[in-house]
Amino acid sequence: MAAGFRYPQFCALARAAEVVGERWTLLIVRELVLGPRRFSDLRERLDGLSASVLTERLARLEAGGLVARRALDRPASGVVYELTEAGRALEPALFALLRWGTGLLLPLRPRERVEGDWLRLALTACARRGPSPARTFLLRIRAGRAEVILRVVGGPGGTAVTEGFESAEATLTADPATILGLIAGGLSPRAALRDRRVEVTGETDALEVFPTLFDVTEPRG
Amino acid sequence: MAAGFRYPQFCALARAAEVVGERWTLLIVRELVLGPRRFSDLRERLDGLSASVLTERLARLEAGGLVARRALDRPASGVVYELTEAGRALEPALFALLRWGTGLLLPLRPRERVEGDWLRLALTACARRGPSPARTFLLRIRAGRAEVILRVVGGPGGTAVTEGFESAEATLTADPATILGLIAGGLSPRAALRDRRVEVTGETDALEVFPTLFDVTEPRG
DNA sequence: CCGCATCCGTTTCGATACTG
DNA sequence: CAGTATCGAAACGGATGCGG
Repeated sequence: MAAGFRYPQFCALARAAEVVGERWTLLIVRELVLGPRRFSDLRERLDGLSASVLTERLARLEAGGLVARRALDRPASGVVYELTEAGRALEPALFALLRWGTGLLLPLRPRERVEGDWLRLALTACARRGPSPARTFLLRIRAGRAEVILRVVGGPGGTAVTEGFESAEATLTADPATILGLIAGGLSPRAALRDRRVEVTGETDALEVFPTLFDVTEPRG
Repeated sequence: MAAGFRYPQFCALARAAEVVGERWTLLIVRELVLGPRRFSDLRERLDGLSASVLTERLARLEAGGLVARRALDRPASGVVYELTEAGRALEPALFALLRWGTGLLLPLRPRERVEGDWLRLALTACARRGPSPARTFLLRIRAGRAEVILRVVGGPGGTAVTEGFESAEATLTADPATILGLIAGGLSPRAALRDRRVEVTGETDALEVFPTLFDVTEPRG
């Protein structure tokens, strides 16, 4: 192939683009950031990605040292792919892209796949780095038929988004587009409540505070 | 057409990839981060990029609100492309990718184009965010037949890389691969001096300190 | 089933030539 | 200077097959 020489430029961005700039590659890395995955797991998540292209992408990522193959212990047979240390070094760039892309998320388009993991990544990327209100939220997000639960905790060191079920001051139940609308899409808490797009239990002012725990770049300048 | 719907996923990374994930697009943005550019300027910098693809990429970036066309004032006729506010919002992600890609820069490959601007971007991306030695360096970098001069200033708030000729405690003269080798490639100052790949004037210990002003992710975990 | 290789019709890219 | 037009080459998506 020698496609590693796609851009003959002594430039760091061109080098990065040669490794992760092809179609699907960043989305494969995204899935592996969520944990080790099998070939078929990746195919299932990435509709439209053909087996041959996935094979090629994984081979390139492995050759670049970002991904490692690991044989699964018995009784589960097979192979999983996982990020190496070098692969995880990509996370800052990936989160920076997630943060920028969050501003482009809305509207939810027809026939678009929705996964709780992906929303969690977006919320993590947009979590405030600076001081945010010291409040604790539980998010119940209905994505398709599944439900994802996230804990969002503000504090002087910034906002943290984690998985977990521990109780919180307030619980917000909504679908992904509503959550995104609240923090990035100009959906006012008042309007969301009126249209019953969100349900709040616990502290009554929680919904007003919630968006201030995040920081989203505005789209379409 | 309708390539705006390349990935049918409600995911921030997929949205970002739809806008800037195609071949050449990030490199076009890189050039525009350096300032407004004409169509022909971009073509000149991006060898291998055909006029038709550049036309399409610029149209898409403009449609996405990242880039604006501006008619040039007389007497210079023509059009320039420049980043909008929304386009500049991509800079954090671009610099994160630059930082990661810097670890992949070496070795300099045969027939590879070298531009001072690109090295400046890499050094800026790798400048330490945390406290770095309060020293001032002037870098004279020979890129092809041209010469680029950069000022590198350390301090408690981090390292700053700027353009400028003001005098400094020490001046380092070298080619881009040597500069990169010093901060990212395991080229020891001692070896660089011995092989006359770098020339130092001013403070004699400058070369030892210089690499500590930068922070490069190690490649190939 | 899982991980891939192969084949094939379609899309996208790259090089060159041409136009207002 | 700023693009269009054209055309062969490469990449991609979908289907199928095959060994473990």
